[in-house]
Amino acid sequence: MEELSPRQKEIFQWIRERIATTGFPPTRAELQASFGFRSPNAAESHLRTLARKGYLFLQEGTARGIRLAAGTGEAAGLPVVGRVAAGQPILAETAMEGFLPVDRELFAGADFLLRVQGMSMRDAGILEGDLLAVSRRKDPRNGQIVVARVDNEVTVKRWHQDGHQVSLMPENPDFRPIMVDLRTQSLEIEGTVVGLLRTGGFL
Amino acid sequence: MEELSPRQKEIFQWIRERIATTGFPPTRAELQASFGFRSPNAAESHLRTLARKGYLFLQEGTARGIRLAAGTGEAAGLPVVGRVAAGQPILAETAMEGFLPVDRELFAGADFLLRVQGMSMRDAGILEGDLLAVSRRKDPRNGQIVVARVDNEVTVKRWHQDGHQVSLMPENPDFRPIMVDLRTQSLEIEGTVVGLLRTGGFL
DNA sequence: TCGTTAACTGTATAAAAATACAGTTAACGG
DNA sequence: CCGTTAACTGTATTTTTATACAGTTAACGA
Repeated sequence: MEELSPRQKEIFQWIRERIATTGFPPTRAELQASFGFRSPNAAESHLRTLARKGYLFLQEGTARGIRLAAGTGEAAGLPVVGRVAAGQPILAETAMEGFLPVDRELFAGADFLLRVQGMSMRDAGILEGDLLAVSRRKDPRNGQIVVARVDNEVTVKRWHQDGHQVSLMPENPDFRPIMVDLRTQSLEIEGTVVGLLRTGGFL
Repeated sequence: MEELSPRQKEIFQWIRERIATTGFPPTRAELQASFGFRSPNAAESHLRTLARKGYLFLQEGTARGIRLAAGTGEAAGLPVVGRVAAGQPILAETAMEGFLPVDRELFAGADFLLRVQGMSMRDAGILEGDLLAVSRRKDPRNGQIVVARVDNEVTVKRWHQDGHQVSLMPENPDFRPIMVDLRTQSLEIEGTVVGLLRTGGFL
């Protein structure tokens, strides 16, 4: 996400605060008054800039049509990450399917939801299409299920580490464990699975 | 706090939902459109009533000037139902484990969460200890997973009906289908499964 | 049977809000 | 030195939005 100038930061903070205290976003005129602008257009162009940089969304033709981008606001739910392309960061825009109104407290500190691909964890009750609640904690204990990246591919497996030898274990006899020697191969932990969500998908 | 009429409840819920999804409160016109009123005044007077009863505050002269009263804001979430004793209604106090902050809209109109016992639906990715989001709709289609009560026992199975013959199918070869002839046996549908939630349980 | 309330229809209108267009000034980078 | 961008001023003009006023219908309790 593109950096904000100090002034922009100031304005963005104020908008956030305003939503939190009044329950709805401010108008251009309110922004103008609060910052002492002599023109509503000062507010307008600031909003446009914040929108362009991805910090909020403007719904045009709508009074107070300001929606904070997820992650910047309070709760707003968790981002849903779909197919992650090789080499892409996991929260890349291209991989984002949207947002779901999930309380972060429902799961133990989940940071995002990951759409499951494939059946390699079937016997752990994790099916294709399920959403995994993932916390970005990178200190898995043996036996926990992790989201890891090996050879630029994102995979969900059960974590077993013995010294520099890591086994990423599937839970489906049709799949083979992925063995990684930390001395010679790269492995990045994207997070630890802390919950599962399935909606519809039952027929 | 004064009680709301069913219609008022409906409208209040919708407003809450709207704020959650769009990030700002609705206008009178939006309420009008959504409920099919032919007059904006219908929306206006509903809002006044909700304000009078203390469920929200109206800021006059302000576009979208609706603020939810504290406490009504979040939604208490859904009740978690644990072991249901034979003969007890499913939402009996004795069976209640508590509440979880789950947005009703996350699942398609879930009314409560049911703690899964046993492994009879294992191959559908439903494991012991999971929470099923259940809607109290009693019109399952074939292939859907239902919460039913046979011989006073609550069970979760896949629904197949052919005339007066109902098969409640497990998804685990270790279990047998429950066959019910509606002419001779009683069967009560408690609801349809619309989602699944698993928290922790991975170690 | 009558007053009251919920739940609306129908019509207007003033105020609030978004937003376009045309400038200005100062800082920064090449 | 020049183009670009941030950060504004100033003015106008639609749209949105809130909200008043005048009714109607059906249900409910006294």
